[in-house]
Amino acid sequence: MKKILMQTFFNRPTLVVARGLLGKYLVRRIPARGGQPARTLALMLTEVEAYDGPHDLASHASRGRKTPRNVHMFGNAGRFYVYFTYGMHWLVNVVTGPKDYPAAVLLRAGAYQDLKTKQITPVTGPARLTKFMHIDKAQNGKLATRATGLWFEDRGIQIPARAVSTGKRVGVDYAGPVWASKRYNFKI
DNA sequence: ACAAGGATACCT
DNA sequence: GGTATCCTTGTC
Repeated sequence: MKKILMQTFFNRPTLVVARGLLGKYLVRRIPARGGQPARTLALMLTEVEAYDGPHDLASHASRGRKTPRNVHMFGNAGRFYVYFTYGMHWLVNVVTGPKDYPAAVLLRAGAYQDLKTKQITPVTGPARLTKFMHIDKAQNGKLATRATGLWFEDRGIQIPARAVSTGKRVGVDYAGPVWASKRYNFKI
């Protein structure tokens, strides 16, 4: 059972979407090039983080929509917000909630299963995730659909509540005590 | 423990 | 114009 997640999934409160993404699959279709055949990668998400609204001081949207980088956070749900940081890393978010309400879920970790060997490889860290899935600025602002080559699927896996832990978001001490202490990080 | 690396934000 | 910072990782 594979069901592509549509905009209705993402157009909900950011925390609900974040929790709901655990156990869902991020799927990447990599087109053939340079003699290499096309291939499809599927990564089950195991850690995500919510950035919720214009007042969230940990969010790129907290300083308003005056800069070109964060415009997609204000867009409609189900689009990717991909940005470059630390001089070398791409990080990917999926935009949530209604248009003009800046919110997104950062994808931080997943698990990959090799179809032949059945071997499961953890992919931990948001920049390792984008590197593994071949995500960069080309996907920024694109809708999460098959046409984009990057989308989400529900493959029928349910993550029970007892398997989910929440915690503070990573690396957001600068956001002040209120927002830095929000338990907006969800992991299996 | 810290360098790498480059865009961004926020000054002057 | 300058410069401190950044939702990190790899290697020390």
